Amino acid sequence: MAVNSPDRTRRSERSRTAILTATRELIAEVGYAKLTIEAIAARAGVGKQTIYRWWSSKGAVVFDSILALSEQTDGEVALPDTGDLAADLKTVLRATAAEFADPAFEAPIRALNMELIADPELAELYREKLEKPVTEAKKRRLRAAREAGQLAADTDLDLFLEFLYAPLTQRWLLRSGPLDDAFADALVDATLRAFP
Amino acid sequence: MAVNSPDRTRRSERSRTAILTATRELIAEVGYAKLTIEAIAARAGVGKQTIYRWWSSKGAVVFDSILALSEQTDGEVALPDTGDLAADLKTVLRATAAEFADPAFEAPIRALNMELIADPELAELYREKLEKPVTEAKKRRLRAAREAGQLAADTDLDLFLEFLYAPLTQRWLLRSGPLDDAFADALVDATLRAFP
Amino acid sequence: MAVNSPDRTRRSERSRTAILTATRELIAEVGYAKLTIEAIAARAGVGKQTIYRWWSSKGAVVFDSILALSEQTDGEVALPDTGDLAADLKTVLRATAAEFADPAFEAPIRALNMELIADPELAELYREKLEKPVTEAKKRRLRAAREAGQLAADTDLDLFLEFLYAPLTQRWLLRSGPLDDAFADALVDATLRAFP
Amino acid sequence: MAVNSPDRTRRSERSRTAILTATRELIAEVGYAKLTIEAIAARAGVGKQTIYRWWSSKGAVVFDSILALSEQTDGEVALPDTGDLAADLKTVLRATAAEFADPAFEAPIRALNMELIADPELAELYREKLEKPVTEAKKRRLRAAREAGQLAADTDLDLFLEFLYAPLTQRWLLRSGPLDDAFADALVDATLRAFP
DNA sequence: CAGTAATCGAGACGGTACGTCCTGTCTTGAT
DNA sequence: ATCAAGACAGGACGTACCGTCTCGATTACTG
Repeated sequence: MAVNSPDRTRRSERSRTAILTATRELIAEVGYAKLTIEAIAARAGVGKQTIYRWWSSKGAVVFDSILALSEQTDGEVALPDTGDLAADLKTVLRATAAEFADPAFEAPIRALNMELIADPELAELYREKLEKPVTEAKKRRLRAAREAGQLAADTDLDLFLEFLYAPLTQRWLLRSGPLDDAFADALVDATLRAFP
Repeated sequence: MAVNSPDRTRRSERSRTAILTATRELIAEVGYAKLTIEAIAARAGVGKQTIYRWWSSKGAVVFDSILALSEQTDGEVALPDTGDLAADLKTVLRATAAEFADPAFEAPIRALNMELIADPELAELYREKLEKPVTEAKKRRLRAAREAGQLAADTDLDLFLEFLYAPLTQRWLLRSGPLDDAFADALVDATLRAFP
Repeated sequence: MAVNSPDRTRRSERSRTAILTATRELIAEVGYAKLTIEAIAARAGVGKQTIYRWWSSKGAVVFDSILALSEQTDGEVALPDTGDLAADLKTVLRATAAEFADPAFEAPIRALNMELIADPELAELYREKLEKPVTEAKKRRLRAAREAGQLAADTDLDLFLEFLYAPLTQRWLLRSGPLDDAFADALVDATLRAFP
Repeated sequence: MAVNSPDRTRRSERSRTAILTATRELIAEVGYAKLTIEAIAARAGVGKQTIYRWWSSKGAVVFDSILALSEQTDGEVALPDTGDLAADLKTVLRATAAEFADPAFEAPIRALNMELIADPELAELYREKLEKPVTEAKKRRLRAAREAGQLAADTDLDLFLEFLYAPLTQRWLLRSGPLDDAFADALVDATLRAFP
């Protein structure tokens, strides 16, 4: 008994791209709370059914619209490695903090985070598809540092990264403080002190 | 020409309480995404206008429903002080992590956090009204530790608390890992290493 | 256990009238096949729900829009009575035939007839509410003729009226022939011959 | 530049028949109002385009589905001729009335009539293709009666038939009374009195 | 202690968006 | 070339809620 699922080979790439782009634009323009499927369809020049055919929820569309964005840039991610771990991490964290200053970039990711908080399955998918490659790149840099004797051999790298990034993410999401270079540097210094 | 703002002295306490309780119940039952003003009104046995008269948005109702909850328990908050800072912090963090296991408690606070992420003004109000007293209590304990020489005199207590709590909050919101005693302990240990 | 039916006393007369008028206008303008609830609501300046709250189907709205029309004109219907039955019936049938020439009048009634053909319950309601008073007026005229000895005492008046009107209705609905005075006269003459 | 009209010689007879049968079945099952092209296509095991290629509207399909039905039975239609006109007409009218008792037969013809009322062109086509041969057969019987001196020489046969059939059709379409033998007989008797 | 002015429960209202269904067109691959 | 299949843009459906707006019916101050 075949489930009546759509035929992926016949999917319109033109529509898919238009929907994803329209979604990102609309989040930046009107905000996530006022984002509607109808507006996405209208902006993309697409029937609503074409959205419902391929995505199960608004969250899923938002998710894919971010995913599509990062797939452009990616390929293989790599962190800088000058040999100076502290300096390299500061470079990365400063850059990350700076990105959040641009509303056109920030708004969709904020929207995505709200979806992830609301929907555990989507959050799991996010970790697998989007976060994992980035996390792996970060871990590669940390392992290099470990081999260079700059980190203890038994350092829990996942915990290290949670420590490094969670305060930044929290400040950004709740707007509870400035995301400046000083803060980025403080995060790196404290984290390196915590995991010597 | 008088501004037509409602007369607080005539407000029905019965209705206010019923609305706040209904809100918390409904979030726990159907989730925040499916929470509607009409459902709150119906559950509380209240006219919709009574909600709109006293609250400006759904977020504000959710906010107050949490506030009301914490006002029951509070009075004056105080952290344990056995003289052993690490032990005391572990006690507190373990308790905090444990609270998140109860959906009836967790769901409304998760909902509130989504509102805070979406609405900067509400987030500011939250910090002022709800977070501040708790933060102050935590800082009092840290200052006591500082005076006992267990923390450096120049420790930035706000940053200290961000480091201590942000990883916990993040794991909880995104369900990215277990909130067990081991994790709570690791956070305390790492934070104390970071701020010697 | 009370069914959640709307409170008739609070119904907006303004909306009711606007909906009924818009319906008639739209049928005349775009035809019954292209009549939509959304267009009625838009034209009437009314929410769709206000239509769905008070009418169970598009047919019911069309029905009421005709009913409202005839309630304006009615009061008490009476056929002419000059003493000459044939002449009086010809006057009435010629007038009826002539009415069908005006699209603004004809189109809504055609639409109504399609609904009656499709929906037995609506047809019954139609007979009770709209047709009966008119039929009674016609029968009164026929009874007068019977008492004047112009019709047999045992004439089946309902059958008489079916014979008189059915061919006219059929020609109009199916556009199978002209609705002119000659036809009207021929119907009267033949019917009077059939029921001497 | 050739007009892109389909090549009739390559038409699939299997599909044509399946579509027409499916149409009749579906009208009987779900009613005309809920009849959809997609359902016809699915039931017939046919692509939607195959329907749109060969028919211009839903009404046209319904029309042909009835036409196909009558083409099975026809060939050459002839009314009974026992020499007794009244008796023969009663036989025919009773049979006609009886046919309307079967929903599987009645529903598609009711649907067709709704289309004819809505669409003048289709009504004309109906008269030409479906009604004419039947009407001709009836007229042949009436002419025979005329020659036998049972009808006046100047009787308008078309009007005669309208008189005979319109009340029956009307009762059936609007379900305004029983279609029994007594009614059929009364129609014949009255009509013969009207056209002596 | 009646008069009166507010809040209250209730829910109708004009709207917006939802998610579904169907239309009529178009594309693909098989026959 | 037609066919089965079904994706597509579009539009209407009927439903759910939104936030505003009347309605009486309490309810609590005020004259």
